[in-house]
Amino acid sequence: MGRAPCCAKVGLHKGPWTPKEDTLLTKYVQAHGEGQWKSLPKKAGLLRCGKSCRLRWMNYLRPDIKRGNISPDEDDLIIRLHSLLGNRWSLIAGRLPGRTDNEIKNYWNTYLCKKMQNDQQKCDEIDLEQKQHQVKNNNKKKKSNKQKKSEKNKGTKNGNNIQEEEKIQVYLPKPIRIKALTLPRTDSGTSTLESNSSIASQEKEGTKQVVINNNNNNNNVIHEVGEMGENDGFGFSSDDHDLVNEIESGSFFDTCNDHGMLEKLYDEYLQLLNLDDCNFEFDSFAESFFD
DNA sequence: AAAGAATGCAACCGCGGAAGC
DNA sequence: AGCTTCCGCGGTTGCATTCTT
Repeated sequence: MGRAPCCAKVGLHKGPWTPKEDTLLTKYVQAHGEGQWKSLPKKAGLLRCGKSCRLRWMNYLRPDIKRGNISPDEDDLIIRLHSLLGNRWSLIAGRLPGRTDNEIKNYWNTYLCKKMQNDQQKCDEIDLEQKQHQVKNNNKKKKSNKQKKSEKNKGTKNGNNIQEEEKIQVYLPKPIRIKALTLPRTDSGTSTLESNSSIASQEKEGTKQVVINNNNNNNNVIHEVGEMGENDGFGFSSDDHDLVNEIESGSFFDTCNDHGMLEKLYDEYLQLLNLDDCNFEFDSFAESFFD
């Protein structure tokens, strides 16, 4: 059965809001408060859908809204929060007073997304240069080792002792993303990875899991780490609500309400992601750069 | 100066979850 | 339990503005 439309669409205004409509909506909400969006347009004398009214109020008319001039601090915070939360604009907006999810979403799509792409491109170029340099150095070492070995072998009568040439492997971290996570924390907001926690990793149903045993409360907290999917989203799986709930309620950020703490959180995740031995090799495409 | 391209942003659309009946 | 309604969210669109040629 199809979902019923949220409002009768016949005869309703669409498109940009007029100053008159804005005034009507503002006055109504100031008098009666937010909510009841479905019935609001009728009561306020607006020929608009309730959703449209809500959107207009939330993104434009609300008195506490800041518009434009996103500071470098906010910029930085958005990037960090996005890497943590993915495209959860409302959560990100919730940590930036006066900013709306729509504004942040637009800002990301028009500016930060490109900025990140450029940064990534630069990183990739630097990375590639370093890798090429590393391979050259390894080849030099390999040659000198070979020479030494052949000189040694000349001196020995038994040729069977010739060791198989050591294979050179260049380790490249796989692109990975946090698929689902629950962050354990103490009331004091101390790190999840402090000395009273033990960490183990395991494989389960195709995803890697990192289990943190927090000795303070005997809770095992499982961090699932999956491989980067075909899209570039960083969304968490739907069955993990704990972190999101904490973020939504603000309790999560009570314990990490400054950049330093976010930085710390990042470091912890990097540590988590580095736990498993990274037996990554260049694929054929990457290897082709070194031929 | 004009036309076309690129950009920015407000608003719309459809979906999923929660709540109510 | 199942259906309907409402709310909120994220993705997308369309238009106005700015930039480039």
